Amino acid sequence: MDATETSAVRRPMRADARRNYTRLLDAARAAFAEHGTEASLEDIARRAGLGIGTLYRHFPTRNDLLEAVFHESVVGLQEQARALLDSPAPGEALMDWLRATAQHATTYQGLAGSLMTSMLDDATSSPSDCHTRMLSAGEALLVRAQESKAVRPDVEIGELLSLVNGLAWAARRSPAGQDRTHRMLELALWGLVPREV
Amino acid sequence: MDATETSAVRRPMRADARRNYTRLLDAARAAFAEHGTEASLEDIARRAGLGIGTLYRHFPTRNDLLEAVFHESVVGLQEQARALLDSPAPGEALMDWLRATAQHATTYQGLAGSLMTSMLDDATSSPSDCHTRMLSAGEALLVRAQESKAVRPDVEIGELLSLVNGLAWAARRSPAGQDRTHRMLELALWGLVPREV
DNA sequence: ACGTAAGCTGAGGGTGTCTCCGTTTGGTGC
DNA sequence: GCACCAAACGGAGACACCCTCAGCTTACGT
Repeated sequence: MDATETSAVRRPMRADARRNYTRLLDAARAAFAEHGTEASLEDIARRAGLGIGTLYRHFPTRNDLLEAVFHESVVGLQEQARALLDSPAPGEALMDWLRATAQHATTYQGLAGSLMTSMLDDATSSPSDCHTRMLSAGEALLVRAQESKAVRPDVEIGELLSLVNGLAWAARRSPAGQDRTHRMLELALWGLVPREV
Repeated sequence: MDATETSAVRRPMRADARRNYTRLLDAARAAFAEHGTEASLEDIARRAGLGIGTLYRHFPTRNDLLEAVFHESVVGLQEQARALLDSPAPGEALMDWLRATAQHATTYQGLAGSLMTSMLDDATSSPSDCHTRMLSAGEALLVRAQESKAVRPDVEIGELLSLVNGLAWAARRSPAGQDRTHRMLELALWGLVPREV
């Protein structure tokens, strides 16, 4: 899974390539956190002290770079989801996980969402790894919450992730910022609870 | 208000200027609907059969152009809000208006929202006309809905509009598209209703 | 019909994306 | 060690977009 490591099929990466790969990743992480996912790729290459061509060699598209950068946190969210499956309160577990997801989306100025949701149900592109992980991690939590009647039975996980990302995006430039994301999320989550008519 | 008309203070626009103004507006409307609010300004000028300089003469910033394009529909939404103030069901009236707003935001691929919400509580820029209109139109409906106990008393109109725009943005590229906007909106609106506990 | 201010234009400078090919270099077999 | 070569690097170049400005064109009042 880790592109820097030796694969059984292909040759291991050359030492310089491996070094540059991680340099790019570090520069990208910083740039995305600072300027959002629209950060200049040229700038990222510059920060890494490498030519733009090298960046494109490792990450042919902007999405490839985003995926690599987000891989860690997505895996983190995935693990958190797995852990929450043992929680005694399935409804709260789902809500907590969505809150954590919103937190992540906000850090990268909401646009992280484009990778996790729209991007890949978007026609052509092959399902991104990040997206798949998020969907299946969330799905498990959602099903459990629905089985325990803590969440409306007609909700789908894709909708929920879209929603979370939309909110994070909308709160992006607001002075309220982070706070507004959570505020809107609370409002929306409140709507997930079933009730009589 | 209409920039094409004679103002008492300033001279009327020259005939060619007036003609070009509306040409640009038409081209922009089409381009924004087709490509979202990130559409290329050079392309808009080209479509209108005019030089890029002319576009900038009439609309010094992208936002100015957006405002001009959206002016009509914003006024429409404003009127609709006023009409809904007479509705016997204040809660439903607010919900209907938010649905109509979401409809508009979706047509322009969600990004219309950046003009209506974030843009102007965003630091420097002077409060945009569109934004002000939307806020005050919505405010009236919201207050009435809250007074009739149909909506949680702690919600603010800015939050609601952010929310609607966020959802429209998130649904933007999804194949579900329009449908998903409404779906997510229904979920979120459900959360606005107060209840015990 | 003419003078002039309002209006129009597009080249140009800045930034960004992405490609391509000549050059450099790490790793391997001898 | 050394020589070879595929892998990796670099950055110029083609193209798109944003925005400005100096010089040209034209509508309109008199």
